[in-house]
Amino acid sequence: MDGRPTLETVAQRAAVSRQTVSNVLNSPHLVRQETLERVRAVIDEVGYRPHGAARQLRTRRSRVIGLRLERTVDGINGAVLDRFLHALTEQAQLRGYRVMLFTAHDDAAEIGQYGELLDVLELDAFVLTSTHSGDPRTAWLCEHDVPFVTFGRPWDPPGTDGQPDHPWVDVDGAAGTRAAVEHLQDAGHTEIAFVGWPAGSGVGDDRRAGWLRAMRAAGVPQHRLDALDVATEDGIAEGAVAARRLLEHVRPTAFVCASDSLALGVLATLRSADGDLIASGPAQAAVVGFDDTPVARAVGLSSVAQPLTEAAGRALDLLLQQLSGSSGAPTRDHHVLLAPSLVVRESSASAPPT
Amino acid sequence: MDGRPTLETVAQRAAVSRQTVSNVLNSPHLVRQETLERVRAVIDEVGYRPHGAARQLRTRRSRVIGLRLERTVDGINGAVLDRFLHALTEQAQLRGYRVMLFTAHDDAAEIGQYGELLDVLELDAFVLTSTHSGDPRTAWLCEHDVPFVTFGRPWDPPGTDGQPDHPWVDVDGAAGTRAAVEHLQDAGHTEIAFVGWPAGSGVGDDRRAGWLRAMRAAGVPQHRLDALDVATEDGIAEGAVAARRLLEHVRPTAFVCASDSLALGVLATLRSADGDLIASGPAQAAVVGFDDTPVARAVGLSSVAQPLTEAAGRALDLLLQQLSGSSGAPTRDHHVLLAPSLVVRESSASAPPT
DNA sequence: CTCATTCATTTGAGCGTTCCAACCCGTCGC
DNA sequence: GCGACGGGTTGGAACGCTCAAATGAATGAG
Repeated sequence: MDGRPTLETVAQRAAVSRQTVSNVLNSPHLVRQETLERVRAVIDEVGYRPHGAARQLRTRRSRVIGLRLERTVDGINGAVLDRFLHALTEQAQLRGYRVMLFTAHDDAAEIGQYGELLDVLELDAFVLTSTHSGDPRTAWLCEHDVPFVTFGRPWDPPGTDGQPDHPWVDVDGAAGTRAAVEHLQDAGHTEIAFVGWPAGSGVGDDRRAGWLRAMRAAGVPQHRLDALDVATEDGIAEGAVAARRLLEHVRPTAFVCASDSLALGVLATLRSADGDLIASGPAQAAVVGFDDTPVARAVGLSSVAQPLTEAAGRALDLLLQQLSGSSGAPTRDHHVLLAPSLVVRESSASAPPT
Repeated sequence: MDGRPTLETVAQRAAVSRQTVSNVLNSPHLVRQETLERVRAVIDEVGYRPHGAARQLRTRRSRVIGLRLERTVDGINGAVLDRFLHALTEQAQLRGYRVMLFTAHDDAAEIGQYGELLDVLELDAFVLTSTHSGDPRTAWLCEHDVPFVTFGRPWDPPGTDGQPDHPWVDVDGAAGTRAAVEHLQDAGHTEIAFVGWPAGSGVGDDRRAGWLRAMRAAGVPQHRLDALDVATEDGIAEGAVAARRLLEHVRPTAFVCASDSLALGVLATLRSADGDLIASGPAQAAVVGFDDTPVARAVGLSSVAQPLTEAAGRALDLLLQQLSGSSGAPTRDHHVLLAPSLVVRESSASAPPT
């Protein structure tokens, strides 16, 4: 009677069979009300909890999902994944699932890990981050009928190079930059520059597109757009350089950036011209960043915030949908595009000089 | 013959019993050389991998360790845990273990999770972060004989309030700040301020102690030390405020900070006085931060780097040592204090004005 | 009154592994 | 020539659970 209680322990004390106890937990509708209550009372009394490995051995389900933890490349934007991971863990827990981590140095190694994790631990599904063009991982997972969802749209045109359609969740970057531009326009700005990444990255192009659309909608001519649009690698120093160049030649009154790193560089340039880095009065020009990292908050930088908790929740919903086996669901529902929200702080408070 | 191969599959093809195949994998010394080779060949041929859940059901070992993922409070210092987590996952993987995440809103909830994870998934051990004074978690784990290790020393005096002795790994913060001070002294600085946290946090006090020791060793009188020592909450803005005050009244030529956040604030204040935030010429005074976060690298801030990969590796070694059951090991070996290293960048390049 | 039908519950088997006791066979000591 | 020994191998049982099929007890239709 000591040691962990098992189904048998509960069954005996409730004077029923193992299977009935099992039904109480998994298919309560099969059990008579009276029995249900009696068994449940015993379960609570002895503090019974089903043994995961035993259950898994029988059902071939682990109720665990896998996620590759990549090396933190950039600490500022890495914070996004960090927060997504937290949200994912929390949301999974709410749904009775757990998150298991693994690492890999490249896509091939990651695929190797899939194989091992599926064979040995029977993970139920995977969440993929940092999808990129020509990603071999999604193809492999589809081919092996492994449920998964990506956080980030597939950036290849559908059907390209055998890239399959698959469930994904993403944040609408274009909507974010568009909102940033409109916010600045409302404050009277018309000369709004975009400091983004070189063309070619899906995420970067998306964010640029939002700025472009909003600027065109306001009737800004193409030659002016060309001047206001800057592409540079990510980083604080890079943002600062871009800002100096723009201020010198193009003279924008506001900046929308593809990342908080870039925005931070821009902001530093503006504020050091005022001799005061830490938020105080309105600066020479307005700045909006992207991702609303904790640093943005610390220095009073307006930024576009991604709804990471919701993204994690929706990602899990997509997974559970696949796991429940209704494979006939329409493909449209497998794609979730969430709208980000603009967090306004001091950095975008300044109106354009009249 | 289709479907996953099992022990039976391999046994039949190698014309031995299940048990012999099992022995080949777990106790090769029991098996005759010839048989060993034959069985191994078959294992490779059919791509056999032992099934985790079945093994766990029998051995009561999951080869999984748990870690609570806390909400990222401060994005800058949160990056430390982020990198530690990556290292831990990688090191665990190398040793044949996996890392499972969970979340909890407070210590009590975390303890509740321990119970569930132990009962349901039979996690082998836990890694605890953010230990604090009067931590109820370590007591619970000890009481229930659960192997664990903390990343961070217990800050209570041993024996206080029933706090048990337990294995831990930590980085010697005092050695880090001492190294920073000595580096500055070598450059000719004598007026070196410390911008730290309010007394009471173990980590913060430790870092202050290193600065204090090195300053005393250089013969700085107590009244001067009192003036050079500032305590403030963590944050960029807070660091900036502290720097302004110090520069105005105490006029230090160098700053050692308890975190990169604080250092960033100090640096911003110094550089904005020069009108140039992004690393360029030597500034008005030298600054050294702590944790070597990616932001530090981005802005050229010297900082004390924690050996996180080594910390993760040592933590796992301590765990495996407990798991292998040699419980009679001396307590001394259960405590690992690692030395951090100073990363010198532009921010500490300036010599004091003569 | 009998037989099919439904509902509630039980029984036996099996998931893939390792533990345990038994077994076989060759060697050694007496 | 017989028992003791030990390296190498084997078969049965068990870990805790759920599946599939069987059982028993009521209910209703013919």
